[in-house]
Amino acid sequence: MTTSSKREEKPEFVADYLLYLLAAASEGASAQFHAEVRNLGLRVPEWRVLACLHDRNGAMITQLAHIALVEQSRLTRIIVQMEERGLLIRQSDPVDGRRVRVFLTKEGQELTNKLVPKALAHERFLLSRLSKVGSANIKPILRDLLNTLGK
Amino acid sequence: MTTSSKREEKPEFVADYLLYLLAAASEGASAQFHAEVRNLGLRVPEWRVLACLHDRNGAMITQLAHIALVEQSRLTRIIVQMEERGLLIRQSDPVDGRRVRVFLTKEGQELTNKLVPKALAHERFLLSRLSKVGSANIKPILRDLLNTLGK
DNA sequence: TGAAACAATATGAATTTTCATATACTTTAG
DNA sequence: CTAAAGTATATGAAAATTCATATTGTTTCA
Repeated sequence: MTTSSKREEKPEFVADYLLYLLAAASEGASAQFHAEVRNLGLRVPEWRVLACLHDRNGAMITQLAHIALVEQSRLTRIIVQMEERGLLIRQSDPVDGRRVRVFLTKEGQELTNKLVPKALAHERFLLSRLSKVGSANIKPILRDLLNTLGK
Repeated sequence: MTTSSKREEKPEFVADYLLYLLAAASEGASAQFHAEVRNLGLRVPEWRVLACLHDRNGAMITQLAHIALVEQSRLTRIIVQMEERGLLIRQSDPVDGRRVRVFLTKEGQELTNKLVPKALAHERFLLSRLSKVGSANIKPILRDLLNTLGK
């Protein structure tokens, strides 16, 4: 054998593969907070909807689906469930009747107002554990990546 | 009104939230390549299994589930489907009969050997579009993050 | 106008995923 | 040894997700 004594001859691919690092980092970084979300009785996409509505109350289904990274027909059903649960209401847009605008209810607002600070605290925690270089650059680099993708 | 004229009084939360940036970057960066994967008749977790086996042929179900970011019972079924399709075989470990070791078949190898170079090419493409700082730092920072998470 | 073309959302049906737990095998400790 | 505890994988059943397409409303433009 020439060099290493790894299980395989080939160099490791996955561990240094960008899309793996991104997916694993996203998963890993989210895990703790997403557990909190579930403890509050929400699924992750539901929390994302609340967060989107926090920024844009009255957003359309399609917009929400896009930002919350959820396929449209799935989001429609999630929104229906959340409405049944009293977290939000749907209202068809008076100007364009195809559109459905989604608004937080009081209860939805309260839940959101509880979660957003938790999210921010968790984010600060994550950033505090990164190296100086890391914490200073991670967001700009991710934005850079998103930009190059046209997002 | 005091300052902005945004749709909402509150400052935007989502667009600058680390977990959103991570999830969106992961999704966005993967989209094109994952489309290729699907065109080759694979689902994303199946491709991930192939990639893991490329590095560690003979890995256990649990290991694969962990690296491929898939829940174990789900992975079991995915592995069964891939076996039926002739991409891999399962073999119970002679030393520890609880374990199931998974090996690529010739066909699985061939598909993997087709995809890994495509993945690397796509990765080079992504990196080439980032800023100098971005392309130099994105992987180290993501590794940094994974490390602080104990992964 | 009014009929294509388009856009936003909803829905049926098949498939996938999840969750809890069963099963099979191994290790530990008494 | 062997019962108890532990580990790895599998599986049933409920729920979620996907995909294609239906439905409803709007815009365009001949």
